[in-house]
Amino acid sequence: MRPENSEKRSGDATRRRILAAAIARFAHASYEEVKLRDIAADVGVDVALVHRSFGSKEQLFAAAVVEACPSALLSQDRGRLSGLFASFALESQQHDGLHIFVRSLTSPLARDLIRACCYRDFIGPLAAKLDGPDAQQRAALFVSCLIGFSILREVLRVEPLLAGQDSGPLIERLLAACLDDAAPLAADQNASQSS
Amino acid sequence: MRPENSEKRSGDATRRRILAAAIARFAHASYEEVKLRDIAADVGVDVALVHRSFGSKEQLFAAAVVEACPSALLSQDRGRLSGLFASFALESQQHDGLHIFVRSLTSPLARDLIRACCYRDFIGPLAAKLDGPDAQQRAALFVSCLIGFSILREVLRVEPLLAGQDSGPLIERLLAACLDDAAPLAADQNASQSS
DNA sequence: CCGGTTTGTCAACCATCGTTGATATCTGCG
DNA sequence: CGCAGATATCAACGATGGTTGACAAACCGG
Repeated sequence: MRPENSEKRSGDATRRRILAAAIARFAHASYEEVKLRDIAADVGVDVALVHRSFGSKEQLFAAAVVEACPSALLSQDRGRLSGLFASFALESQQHDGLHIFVRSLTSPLARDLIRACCYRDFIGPLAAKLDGPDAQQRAALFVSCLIGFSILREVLRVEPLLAGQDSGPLIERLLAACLDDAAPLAADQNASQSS
Repeated sequence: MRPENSEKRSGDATRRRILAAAIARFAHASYEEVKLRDIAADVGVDVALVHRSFGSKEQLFAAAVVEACPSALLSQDRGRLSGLFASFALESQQHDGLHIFVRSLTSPLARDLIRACCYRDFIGPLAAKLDGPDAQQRAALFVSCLIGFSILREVLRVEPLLAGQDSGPLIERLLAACLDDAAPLAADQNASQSS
């Protein structure tokens, strides 16, 4: 039952392989849907090893969340964030980070982990780059747009947001509107009801 | 074990009470978290009755989704929608509709039901009230903002969006920006940095 | 080569929960 | 009353899936 490439036993390496498999699984199904036995099968080891390597399913998930959190993008210039995250959301099939967030929001175990990661690693740092008294709210709205968009697109697969519909410019402008401290979210009197 | 008010046996009435209890439960926990035994306990009946009244847990959930869908709000004037849904999202503790959407997005069983309801009863009718070639996308974005906001507020309980922080104006303007076909999502200039 | 530690497997446990069939109880009709 | 059907209960099943402990195999220092 050993994987074909019979490397020498290396606990650390298999641990990493388990984590990678877990991230992939958690990105494509909810916490409850993902079974430790599936992850074990992906790696080619026994369930018990998966369990013992991380202590519990919950701890494995926590490790996956931390590992895949896309907060590194925040180090970019503020002006580029909206475009950066827009394309990130559009291509998020490739990146697992946003998916893990989105997939497991409803699991009681995962909720606290995501909440912490979301606030500490994302909203907080993002708000620090914004101006204005409501920087915190704007940063939170930014994340909410990102998550909402990603859910409708990747989880619900709502048609108008799928590839080919080119919703890129719209989501980008929406994200930018959250970041800008004054203009786009304020004072829309000029065009509100007109068509 | 009968409820105190010993009404005469009425299958239809208990069925409604079961559905009401189910809606309340599904609005406050994810599909997997909600146990038929809890719902049964709420109503004061046996699990088997809950099960047999609706055929299965899945069908009970489907009934709850249909019953609680807030699509009725869409009949209002287009100009009032953003304000209407903003306050709806802010007070959604009282209404269970949005919560059920948000709580059970990740459940494989619930997903299809929500997708159908979301598109057929919500995005479709909303898009019909909008103008412009990207009405569908804007309607979808509207829903995504609503769901994203609700998730961060009610599920993740992200602090800047909780009550007392007055995120009402921000979310309202964001929703309005989704609906307006031209101006607010395009670059704007008008600055008013108020608190 | 040998004892201890790490790395891994195997089988079983155990709780949970939706589901089901047998049975009791109530209601209404003839 | 007495029977039929709806209404509701009870106990148990069956599958699932995380968890656990006993044990085997590889690695490593001496």
